[in-house]
Amino acid sequence: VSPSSSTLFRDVSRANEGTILAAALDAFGQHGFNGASMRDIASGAGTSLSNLYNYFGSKSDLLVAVLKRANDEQLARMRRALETAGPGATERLEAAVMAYVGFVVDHQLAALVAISEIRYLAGEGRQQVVYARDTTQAIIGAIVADGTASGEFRTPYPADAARAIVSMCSAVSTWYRPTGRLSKQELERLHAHYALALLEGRTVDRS
Amino acid sequence: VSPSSSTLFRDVSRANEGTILAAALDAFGQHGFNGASMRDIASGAGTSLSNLYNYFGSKSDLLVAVLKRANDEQLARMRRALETAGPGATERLEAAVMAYVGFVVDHQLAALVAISEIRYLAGEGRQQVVYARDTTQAIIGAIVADGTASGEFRTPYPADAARAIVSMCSAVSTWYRPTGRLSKQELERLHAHYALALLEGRTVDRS
Amino acid sequence: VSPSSSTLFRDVSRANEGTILAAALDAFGQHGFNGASMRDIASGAGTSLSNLYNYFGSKSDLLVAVLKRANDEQLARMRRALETAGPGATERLEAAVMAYVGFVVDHQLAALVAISEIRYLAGEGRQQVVYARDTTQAIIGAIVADGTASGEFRTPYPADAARAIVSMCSAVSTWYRPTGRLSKQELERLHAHYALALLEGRTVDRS
Amino acid sequence: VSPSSSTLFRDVSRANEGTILAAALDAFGQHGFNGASMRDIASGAGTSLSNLYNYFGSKSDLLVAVLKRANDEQLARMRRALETAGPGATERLEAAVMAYVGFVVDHQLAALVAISEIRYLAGEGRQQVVYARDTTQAIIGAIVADGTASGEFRTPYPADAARAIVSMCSAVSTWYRPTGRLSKQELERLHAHYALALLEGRTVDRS
DNA sequence: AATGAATGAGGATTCATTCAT
DNA sequence: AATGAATGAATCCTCATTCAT
Repeated sequence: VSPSSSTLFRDVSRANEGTILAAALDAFGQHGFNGASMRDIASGAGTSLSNLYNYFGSKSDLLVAVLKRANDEQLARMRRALETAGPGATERLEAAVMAYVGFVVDHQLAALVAISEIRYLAGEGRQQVVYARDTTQAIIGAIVADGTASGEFRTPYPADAARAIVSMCSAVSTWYRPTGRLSKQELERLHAHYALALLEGRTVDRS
Repeated sequence: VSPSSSTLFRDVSRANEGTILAAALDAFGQHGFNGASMRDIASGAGTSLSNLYNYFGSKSDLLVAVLKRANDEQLARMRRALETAGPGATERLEAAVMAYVGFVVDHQLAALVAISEIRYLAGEGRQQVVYARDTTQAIIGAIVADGTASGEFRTPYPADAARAIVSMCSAVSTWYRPTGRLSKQELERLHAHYALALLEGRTVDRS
Repeated sequence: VSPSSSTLFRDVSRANEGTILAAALDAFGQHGFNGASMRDIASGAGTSLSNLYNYFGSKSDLLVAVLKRANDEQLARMRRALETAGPGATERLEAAVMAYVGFVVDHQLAALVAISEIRYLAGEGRQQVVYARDTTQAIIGAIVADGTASGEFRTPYPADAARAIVSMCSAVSTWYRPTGRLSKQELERLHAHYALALLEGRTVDRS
Repeated sequence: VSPSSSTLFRDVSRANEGTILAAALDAFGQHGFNGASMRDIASGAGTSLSNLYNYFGSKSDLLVAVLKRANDEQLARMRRALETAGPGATERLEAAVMAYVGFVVDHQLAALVAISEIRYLAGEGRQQVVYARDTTQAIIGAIVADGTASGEFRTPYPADAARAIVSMCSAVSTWYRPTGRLSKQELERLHAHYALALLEGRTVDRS
């Protein structure tokens, strides 16, 4: 498996669900859903083409599984971060944004696939993935609403801010390079700051 | 041609470059670059499959042409908007962002394809398209730098702000619906406001 | 499989490497490499077009395999014939030429393809095939050199004689018809005689 | 036009029959009849694809024309050579073979196409070309018969000798390189010698 | 679980040829 | 003569998927 593959799925070295999903993520991330072939995935997973179908019923099922795991992990990270965060909307927003960006940096390919390839899903699988994605955004939306009500955020447009913030943070997956100028921590802080500023909250320069 | 097609390319009714590009945009927008077939495009353009190759040497060439026209138009809009804008960084930023969002709304499919499918390009064609995209971002970057120097923008992180703003505005193409709550004008103002707030400029509530 | 197909490759009746190679030989022999289509070959082999690619990666690979098998068989026949031939250059030449012509008659299509279609090969596959062909000619060249040294062959131009002899014998594949005037044995003797005469050896009329 | 093209057809530089035939010869020689495309030929002739059809009705017609001109020229050379040759079978044979080989060297590509691509012809065009080819061989056959009758050639197999000789000489087109060891003159003499030896005539070492 | 063989549909691209101009 | 646009058929090859083992 190439070094760009995520560790979201890997368990051991034999062909199993985790190995296959890791290979699928790699393939979808590098060639897109339609550009990736089941043969690519099979060879990436070190198994035969036909054996893939013992684990996942179709290529779409594979995408669903990849996206669900990614969204679940992202959601879990945000929830974990919010559990230890204080009660104020400002600190909760910062915690949520930092968790979000942290996931994007740690699992860049998964985050990229999550925003790029969701459009190729349909039916029940799509609903599940869309629901997870919307839940993430809704959490930020709730924080925005709280902070607006409490006066911490003074933006006159709170209704659309969560989407703007999520867009900004998701896009990190499209350009981030591990060798880039900014570290993971810096990226987290940077976007927490931008988010707070966008909401017209009281930003503090921590640099 | 389907109703979702843009008017970026259409000239007359016969099969010509414009008609083909409009059909290609439609197909790429609906199924992605790899998911769209040359047959789709040909039938969308009302011509034969083989005749496509009298106009464009390959599917990739078609994508390049689509993206170049889209980026050129977007760039042209931004430049036109800046010509009539005043000298202050705040008003220039607002003008640029509004032009950017206006393009996204007017040519949603083109904007969506521009951010989604550029990854499938390689070689010289890619360079041209990337250059146009980066130019757009650089214009906003320059305004940010000006406004930071003049004290109009007080963000401590001006270096990365342009990318965040562009990400936020581009993402409109992924969710905008003409029948949605916000009109084009409102979307333009909304994002201009967000951008200014993100930069920690002096926002004015115009609502 | 058509009656003109060789028995060089056939093993059993299911679609396997041998059946496919036999069909490929037929197709290449009848329409040439570029004129033969993979569909032709598939239908000749009684399998599906796509299944061909489970056995051979490309049309060129098929040609390589066909030519390699043909050249290998021809080489093997010549070597076998020389093993039982006496030590004199005259008898060795006759044995080699008769084996060569015998192969051409027994596997006319393979011999025809070997001389006609080798030009459509490139890369490593080509080298392998060219090597086998040149080896065959080199064997005759060695006999010519021996016989010239021993005085059995008095031609003043021994250096180019092997090529002339091989050309003459290969060409049998372009005109031979099983129903023709001359039997296989007669053709073998005929060309052995011509070859010996061309070398200015001591010919004996065996007729 | 590439340097390997023959001068059999070229008249002037504009698109005309000669230019087109020269381009066709090049294309057929390099890629074979089925491997060459009308586009190749058009671009080689410096004219448009469709304009080809103002001169020749089809690709096959082009091949017929190429082959006819080549065979006609070869026949003409042989006849010219025989006009100035003495009455003896030996000298006539030498003159004919030398003319034949001379043509092959001077128009290698045409000679190669003549032996390789004739199989792709059918119908009336084929008959014409085959007739010209057989006439060439028949001339040599007649000389062989004469020489056998007169006792100049003592081969016990005169009936098949002409074909063997023509095969040997034609094959020169498959390996000759202008930069090779042997000059045109040497090749002519060499093959005349081989032919005479094959016929068991009285060879003279002229070297 | 695991695999190699098999397949029908479809992929992009090129073909020889025609036609209106 | 000459051309650009147009086309239907065909090209090689890959696709996701199934099945017997």
